[in-house]
Amino acid sequence: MFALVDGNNFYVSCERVFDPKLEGRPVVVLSNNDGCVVARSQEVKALGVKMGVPWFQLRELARQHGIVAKSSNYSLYGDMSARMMAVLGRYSPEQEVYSIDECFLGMDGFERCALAGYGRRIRAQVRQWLGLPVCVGFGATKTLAKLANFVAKKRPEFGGVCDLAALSPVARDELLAGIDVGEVWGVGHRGTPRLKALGIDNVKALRDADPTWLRREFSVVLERTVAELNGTPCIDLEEAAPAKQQIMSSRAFGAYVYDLAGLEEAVATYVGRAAEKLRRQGSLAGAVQVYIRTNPFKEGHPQYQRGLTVPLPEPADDTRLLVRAALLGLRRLFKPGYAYQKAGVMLMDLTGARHTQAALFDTDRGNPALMRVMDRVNACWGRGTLRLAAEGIDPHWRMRRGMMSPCYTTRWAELPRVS
DNA sequence: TCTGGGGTCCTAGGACCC
DNA sequence: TCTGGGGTCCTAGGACCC
Repeated sequence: MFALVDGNNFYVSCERVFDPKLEGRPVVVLSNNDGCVVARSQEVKALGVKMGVPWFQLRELARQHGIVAKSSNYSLYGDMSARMMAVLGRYSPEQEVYSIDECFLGMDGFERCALAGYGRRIRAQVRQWLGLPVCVGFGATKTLAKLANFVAKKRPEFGGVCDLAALSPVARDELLAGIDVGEVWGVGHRGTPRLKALGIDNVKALRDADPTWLRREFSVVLERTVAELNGTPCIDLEEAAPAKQQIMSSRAFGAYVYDLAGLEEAVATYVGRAAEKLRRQGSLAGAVQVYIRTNPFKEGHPQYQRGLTVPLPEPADDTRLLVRAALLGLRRLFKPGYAYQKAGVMLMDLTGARHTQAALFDTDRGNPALMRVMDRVNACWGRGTLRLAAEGIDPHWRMRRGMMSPCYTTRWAELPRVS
């Protein structure tokens, strides 16, 4: 048995905890550079605003309905998430943190307790301790727990908690027959119309479809999903997150960049970020991929987009070696005359620091002690306190965040005041 | 004027090996 | 006139998730 606990409109809810005036008002949270809508309050969803819509296209609607927009504040959401996960972890010996706003809990051995009541306790405690609304779904597989959570969210009569196994078979069938097949975890926006064309348009129909036939028509992935819908677990709980196989860092610029020097600063900055994550998980990178692109939405303007992978002579985690490789690649990619909108780097071929293939010839192995000092200073004094000169000073391409709330829970100077 | 940032897994096809 | 069988590894592209 699994539970899935998921924050409702998570980013918006985090904003509301510290700014109660936002309660009951339509609120959106925007992506980096205040680009698109990435979180919507219930009031905004009711207005028909879709996920991912560019904010500038909503200006008029926002004015009419008084929609409040906030820049995304990941320091705040990340910290609130950590607190929420700590509370939820008290409710089971097994927890998988699945994303910033949801986690699975292993419920084996809880069969004898009335799960719905347990779910209501979870909900009430998160609400009381953190001020965040969550919904809880229970199911015999992760896919079913996800589905139960969806029901808990969408059907007010469930009061935010749904245990699918507690329903009678008839009631369950009726419920599943009323849910669009596209809501199933693992059925995406491509698969949905294809399934519907074959006559499978609700969850019950998918559950009862022939798995062998589905595997032939679609993939082994969908076959597994169907098994999960039938109560056969195919996806395990992953308590400890496995080490990443690749680490990315990329950003759209706050303003177009035209020259190589600007791109070099950005790429060096992103490599710095990625290398920090790399060292935190104790890995070494075997290659660095770098890419740049113009704005694909800007029709009628010259477009250019290219990436390049630069192998390292020996796996490394020293920012300076990684930056050197990335800049080597960037200089080969760069073509003048374009308005660049985004750059990114990806650290690939990651290996554990203990299992590396040494280079045949003598090579620069970097300076681990220096990297440790850099990471410690930055952990203590804030990101970028100690960094490479190549990253630039006060770059003009830095992202725009015009509507950001304070970091209430992570900066002393920005603590909320109660008077 | 203005359109995000991370990830994973699977499959097909090509190159190569014996 | 006729040209095998069994593998691995790599890459690109697609689909999915949040």
